[in-house]
Amino acid sequence: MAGAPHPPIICTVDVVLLTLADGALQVLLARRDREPFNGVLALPGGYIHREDDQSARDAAVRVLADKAGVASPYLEQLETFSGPARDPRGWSLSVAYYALVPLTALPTPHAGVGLKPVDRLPSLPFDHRQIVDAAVQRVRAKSQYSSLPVHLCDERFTLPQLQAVYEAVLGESINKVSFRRKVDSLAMLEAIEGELEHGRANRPAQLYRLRREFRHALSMVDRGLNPRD
Amino acid sequence: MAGAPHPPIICTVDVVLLTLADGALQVLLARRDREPFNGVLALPGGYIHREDDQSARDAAVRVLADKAGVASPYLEQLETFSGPARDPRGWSLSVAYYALVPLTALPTPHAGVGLKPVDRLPSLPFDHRQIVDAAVQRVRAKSQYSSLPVHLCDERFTLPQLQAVYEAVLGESINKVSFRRKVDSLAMLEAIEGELEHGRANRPAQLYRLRREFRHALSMVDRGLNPRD
DNA sequence: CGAATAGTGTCTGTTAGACATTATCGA
DNA sequence: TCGATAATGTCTAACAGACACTATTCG
Repeated sequence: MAGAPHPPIICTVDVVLLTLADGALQVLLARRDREPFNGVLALPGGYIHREDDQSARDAAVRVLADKAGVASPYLEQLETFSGPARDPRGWSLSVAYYALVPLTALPTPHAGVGLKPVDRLPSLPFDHRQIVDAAVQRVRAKSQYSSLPVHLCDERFTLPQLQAVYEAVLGESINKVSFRRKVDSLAMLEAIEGELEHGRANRPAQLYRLRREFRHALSMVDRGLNPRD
Repeated sequence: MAGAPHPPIICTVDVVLLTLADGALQVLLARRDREPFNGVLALPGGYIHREDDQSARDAAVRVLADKAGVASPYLEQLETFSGPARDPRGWSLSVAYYALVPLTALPTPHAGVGLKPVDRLPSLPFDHRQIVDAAVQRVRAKSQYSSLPVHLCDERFTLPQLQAVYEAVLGESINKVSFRRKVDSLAMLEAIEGELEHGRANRPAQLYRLRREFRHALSMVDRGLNPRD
């Protein structure tokens, strides 16, 4: 039943690394150093290495370290894109991931790597535009009901800073009292006792950090049709 | 830079077909007709065919038609599972999908195909147990705030029937008035004028159907941190 | 008519957003 | 003391859940 031999399916990963810079969501793009699309700005990505990688996720972690110099960010599988036409080399399949990091966790911008606002993307090769759009849509959706955006903050942050991050991601202003009530109900933060953010001409703000159990999990609000509690 | 030749990564799809039978979520399992695990109950799945399939989704549709005799159900990508150990043949990657169908859309049970309650699964080969669990978790989560469970109903259904479906999926009873308010706000249904469900010793119920624009999209409730409207 | 379930009106406690007030800093 | 922003108290409108009531069928 085996027909004529075919070249194998090309198996890759692509990573949408998102950060907040200049008050806007930005995606990390790297200049490609090989064909196809040599020299073109694209998502960091690469082949899955059978010999090195224990999973597609491992490949994504490796790609992020190699091409962006980023270690252990918040990383989640997004979606798998596939088909005969998305890569000029042939039938291909790419497991896409998205990563969230604070701007301070990125190495100083080096040659061939840069950030671009997700709302004003340059032309991208493959179906990378579609992948970025899917990632942004996912992040905005999950930010509406979860603690996801904390991963765009530094390790220590104030509630006004966190609110500004949510507002930048969601693209709309949030009521301060409601926001604080919601954050409180998510039970994801702990105040750092005695630590305040001084330095400006006003009352200093309490510093918080993410509680341990939420460093790689999300806290979600109850919502929708289900009875609460 | 190309090292020693490796056998290619095994690219497959697996489908978690869920339906509601005997008031419980059940998954369709098919007896495998080839190695590995020949003769064992497993998720319907198979290789992605470079020559036939325009995408992994196409492969999932094909597998569902071939192994379960189901055409055009609600089908959504779940997650991609990968690694060197999940398949005894070697490093493999499976794009998992989940499908929701009403029991009436399944062909009469034939040899080697059957339904099993998701809460009392038999031992499954590969990492199929993990895949089923991920699908069930996803379906339960999305059912809390979207119209997803309507795809477990027949084309025409009453509101009490729909509520029973939600309750079976979520595993808890729902307030009738709240449920109807929520369904109304989702704006996903249209009453079938003059069509009532007769036959029992009580007031007949209005029949509804899913509005066209939601046949392959979901309606979601507002929720969480974002300001409404 | 009585049992049974569909569908709706209404009351009440909870919650979200608006606004005001107090707190605490630097200059 | 003043300007600025953090943090919190309070009022009100919207909403969710509970309950009761009406509607409509079969037997």
